[in-house]
Amino acid sequence: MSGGLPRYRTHTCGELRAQHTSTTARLSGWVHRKRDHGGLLFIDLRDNYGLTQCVLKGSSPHLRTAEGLRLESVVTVTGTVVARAPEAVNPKLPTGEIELAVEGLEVLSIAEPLPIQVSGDAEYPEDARLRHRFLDLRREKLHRTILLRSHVIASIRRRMLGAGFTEFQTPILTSSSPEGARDYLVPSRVHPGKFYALPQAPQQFKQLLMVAGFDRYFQIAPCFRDEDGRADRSPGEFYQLDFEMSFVTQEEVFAAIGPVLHGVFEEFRPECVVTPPPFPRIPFDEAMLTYGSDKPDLRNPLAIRDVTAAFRDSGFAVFAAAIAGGAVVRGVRAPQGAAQPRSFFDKLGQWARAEGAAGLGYVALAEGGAKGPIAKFLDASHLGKLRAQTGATDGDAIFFVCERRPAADRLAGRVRNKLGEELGLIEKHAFRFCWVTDFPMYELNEETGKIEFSHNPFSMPQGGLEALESKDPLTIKAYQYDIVCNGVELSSGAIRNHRADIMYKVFAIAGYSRAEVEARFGGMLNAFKFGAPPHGGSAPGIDRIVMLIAGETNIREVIAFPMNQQAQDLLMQAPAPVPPERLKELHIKLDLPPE
RNA sequence: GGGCUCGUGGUGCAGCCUGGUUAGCACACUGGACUGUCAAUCCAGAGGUCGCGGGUUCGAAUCCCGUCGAGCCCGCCA
Repeated sequence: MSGGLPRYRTHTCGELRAQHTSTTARLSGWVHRKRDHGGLLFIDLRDNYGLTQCVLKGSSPHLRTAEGLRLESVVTVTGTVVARAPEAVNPKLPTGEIELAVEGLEVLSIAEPLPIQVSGDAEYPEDARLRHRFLDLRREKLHRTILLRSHVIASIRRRMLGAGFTEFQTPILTSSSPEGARDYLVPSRVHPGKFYALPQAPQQFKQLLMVAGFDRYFQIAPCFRDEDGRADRSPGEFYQLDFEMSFVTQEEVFAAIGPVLHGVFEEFRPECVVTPPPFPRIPFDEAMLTYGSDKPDLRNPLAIRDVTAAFRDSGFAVFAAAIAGGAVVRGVRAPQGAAQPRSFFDKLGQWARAEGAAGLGYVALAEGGAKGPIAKFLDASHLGKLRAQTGATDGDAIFFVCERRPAADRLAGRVRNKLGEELGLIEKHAFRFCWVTDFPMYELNEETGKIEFSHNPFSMPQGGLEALESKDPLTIKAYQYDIVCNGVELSSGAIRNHRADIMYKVFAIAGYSRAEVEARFGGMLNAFKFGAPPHGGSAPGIDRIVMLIAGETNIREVIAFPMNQQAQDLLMQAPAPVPPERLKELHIKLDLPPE
């Protein structure tokens, strides 16, 4: 190696340009690809920053060593930057105008044959990718996504600080919290039989920070929930942009976070339309009725309509009987659907039955009349009602779902999604945000018949103490809201209940005695007795934000080291057994299920 | 806990429906050829308990049963 140069590199692999021609450069990186012509060898050397073509000629004393290098070995090369002949320029590479004529070669680390290839865009099974995550992370797509995640988080942090929020850290070892999920527990060595819990969210801490007078809190907060994974839900742990504000109404929370989200999405996806703030508000009840979901995808132009009235006294006995039994009928207009072949309707009917529906009714409208299996049961006046209620005209089809609520809403929502996809109606290159507001404070557990919190028990009920004392609990709304983007629930938040007296009552309705409330939430309840500001906030999911921005549908694609659906870390082999003496120290005896 | 789908050399796939040659192809790997490639190319080679167990059959990657693992979904997740 020539002297006087830095030990490993003078430039990165993405840095050299035509202007560096004739200078001596030293690069270090991974052997991405080799092209061996016998007396001429090309090596594409890769690092975090890019790819540089290195060339060794027949005269080189290093040719033999270089030829034998397996892919992904790590080397340092030193040589002269050479301009490529015009016909040899590679326009696909930023460094494509030059190459490094290798004079010195040092092998830093030899790679064994690879279990998954780093170069190329082959797809690999997820367990292999997770087991060799360090290799997967070298691959272009995942490497880029993880860098994007870092940039998104940096942007969010900058925007939050700019909006006057203060960043805090809150405990990881804490006590069991009142969220709905199971806690991860950590045994205490010094307190036999007692456990810490990992926070499902820093909910109580951020509220305590408001009580402590810090006014505007945020944190890129790790959250731990012992629940099963989904494509959009990482088992175990995830991150939230957790924030909270004092002396605010719901509108002021919206006004604070809307521009942050809008700004981040526009910054990283400038080619896309992003809903400008203020985002539309959709009350929960309307969302369920019109979109069949509490997380409506507003890229889909279709709307669900209640058409129960058009069928109540119609000749279609199947629906009429169901309606008499308490069912409702929901209609979804399929624009230009009448032109679809019979197989389209049959396929959707099959799909609906697979979704658990009894079936999927439809009519195809043409020339003022209607076709389809149930059209003959509908006279002109019923058809007129249907047209008026759904906005359908000749050439359209209308699909019908007939079920009891809330199943009818959910199924109609899936029909809306399905039709949007099948008919190609989903808006492309768009991030459509909305607030879903006015969630019910309570809901009825169908199995136990008991009243339970439908969301966060710390939310302020609309109407306050008076509503709690006078109204049917199931009709009470909370100042509780979700941010939804493209049908993905990004966060849920609320104006909190900052009054101890209302809190006792809120919990009493859900069946918690005064003593229980004090035992479980004594810390926060106590804080509210010494002067608590009205406050509220929300907590958009960082992983889901990055997932949307990256255009991924699987949340593990935006996490550097995710666990699999069974909540196992295949790389670090967690969870793992521990030696008996560690268990003894923690006062734990195992009681394992039989094999 | 349940449903659906998948499981074939290191990796991605084909073969399975309709049982019967030496289980085929590509990438990677090993050896060889090759002086301008950029997914280099060409030749040769090595590498497989067809997830595991049982059954049917003269014969099973293929059919049947069970089991294990993975993914997606339901439950669950304010």
